[in-house]
Amino acid sequence: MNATQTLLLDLGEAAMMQRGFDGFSYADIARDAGIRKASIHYHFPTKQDLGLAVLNRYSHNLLDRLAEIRQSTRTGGQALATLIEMYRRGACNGGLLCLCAALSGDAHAIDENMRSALKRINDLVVQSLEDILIIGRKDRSISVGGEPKAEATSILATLQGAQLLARAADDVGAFDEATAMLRTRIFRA
Amino acid sequence: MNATQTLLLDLGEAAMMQRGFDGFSYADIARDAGIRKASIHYHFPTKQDLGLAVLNRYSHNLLDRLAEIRQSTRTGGQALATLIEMYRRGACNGGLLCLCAALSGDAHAIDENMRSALKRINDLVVQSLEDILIIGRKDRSISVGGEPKAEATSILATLQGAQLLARAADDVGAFDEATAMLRTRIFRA
DNA sequence: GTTTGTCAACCTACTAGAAGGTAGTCAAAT
DNA sequence: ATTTGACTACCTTCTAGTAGGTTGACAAAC
Repeated sequence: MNATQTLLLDLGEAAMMQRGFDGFSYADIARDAGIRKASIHYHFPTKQDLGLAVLNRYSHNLLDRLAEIRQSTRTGGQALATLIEMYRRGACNGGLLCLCAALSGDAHAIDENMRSALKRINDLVVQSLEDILIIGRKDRSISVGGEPKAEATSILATLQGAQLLARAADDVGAFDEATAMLRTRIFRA
Repeated sequence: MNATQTLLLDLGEAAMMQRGFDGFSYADIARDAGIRKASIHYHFPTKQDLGLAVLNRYSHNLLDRLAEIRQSTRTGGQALATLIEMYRRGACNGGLLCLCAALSGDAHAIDENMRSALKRINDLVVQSLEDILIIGRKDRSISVGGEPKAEATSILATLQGAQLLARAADDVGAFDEATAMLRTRIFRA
């Protein structure tokens, strides 16, 4: 994974989060990368190859990120607040969607490999959120009324939906409003 | 608004909910409508014209629908349950997204008119949800802990996010799980 | 009552440009 | 000498959109 490929993954990831999978072209990122369109095909023969590579790297980074959050926070509440802030940053930077939300909207345009990677990442985040909720319930830093799994799924849906609303309104305030209730459930964060 | 135009709006709306705004072409709906591509340009000169017409009709229908829900239900809880069921039906029918969720993902591809229509519709649903919550709080059929406006925004985000998750998982169960917490807040529904 | 004009709604045929992708070349690094 | 990473030049298919012709219904003019 050399510098050019890393650059292409960076540009591809940003493009997918901004405009979705069929909202960008090899010509777009070729221009941004300062190389020719055909050269991208050398590194990533098809667009689906690039998309899958972006998803796999994203999955790895996310896993690291989630582990780091749980290491660097003392309570479940702090971990959840950090996670919310992570999703919020996307909505700030010009209405970026998290990759999963962006690709769910473009589900028709991606192949089986990308789709299963997408499922895997969503499951991964739900699992991590579930762990956070269980910790938060134990240390009394989060109000968890129901089944942790269902709560975790609900929270992920709310976060992705909040990004959607913020983009539609072109205003991060919409994200904040949609996640306000979530934040009131965190004690001692 | 004659039969052909209505048909085109139907097909356009379905296509936008399935594949987003730049996920369908005039050729697609021409094939489905059984007329030529050029004939669509006769009725809707540009794709943005069609998109805007779809949004406007959607907005009207939604308004009627929301009014009908509030008329035909006795409690706020019943109204909310009906609304959740309305969003659920999309997730059932092959992972359809509500038009707002679909177009938020394609926000880059739509013009200013469509974008402001999109905002208006989201606001409309939030407003309606807020009314429902206030009624539900009064008649004790919904647990409303916080500000109704924030709660309403949060619920809309959850519903749109739940549709995203259901599509990614290719399974309505994901919608149900993401909205399970929501349903537990409804009493006597 | 036939002709004439108008118009809606469709058609065929086309354009320019963008899409994803391929073939084959070339220079520099290993 | 081979591999790497880029290039030019091209292909096919699809895109939104346009130009202009055909059909049939209806209404006014003769």
